[in-house]
Amino acid sequence: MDLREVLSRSSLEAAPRLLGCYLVRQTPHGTIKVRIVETEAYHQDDPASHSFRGITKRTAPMFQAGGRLYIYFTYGMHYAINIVTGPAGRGEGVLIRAAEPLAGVKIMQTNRGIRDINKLTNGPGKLAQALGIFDTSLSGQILNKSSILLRPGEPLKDEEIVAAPRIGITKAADRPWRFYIKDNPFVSRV
DNA sequence: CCGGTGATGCCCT
DNA sequence: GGGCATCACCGGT
Repeated sequence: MDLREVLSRSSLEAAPRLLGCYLVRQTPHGTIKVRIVETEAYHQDDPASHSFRGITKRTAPMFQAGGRLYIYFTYGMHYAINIVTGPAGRGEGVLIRAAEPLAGVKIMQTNRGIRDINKLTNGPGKLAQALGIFDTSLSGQILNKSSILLRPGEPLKDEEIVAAPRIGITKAADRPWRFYIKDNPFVSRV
């Protein structure tokens, strides 16, 4: 699977294809590696998307060409990581909702302030905290040229991917634009 | 185990 | 000023 190809597609095409891929994060304390197990697609014609109302200072990265990070702050305390997809001007992104810890577990435990492996990265806010994302300074930066790298994973079979309604939104809540790896214990909710 | 709820600050109208 | 692409804790089972 060619990641450049995936990131050039729409968020709806990219979101399921990012499952199984790896995020590698460089921190001052060492390297963290996780495997993406849950994603959600957002795009400009989607009332639930930050890009729905057009370009703003915060959402500008969503309107750039695929392959950048879009990181936002919400609920007064949480950060969330998105991977921008699609051509420039389209306002698309894939929220990384959950991942499986592979390396740098001790660093993530310190960042999260807990020990339980099963609760380290099973939610967007938890994942950002585990990876040491404590501000929005990475938003707009190009993946693989920043301290976060995206690497291809083993291809998944169609029957291993579940599509379901997205979580935590009120608008367009019926659209099945959340994707996760079936039976994976690190998915935020089943 | 589960549902309800308070925390907390930025963005955008 | 309203509303969050959330989380952890609390109380009742």
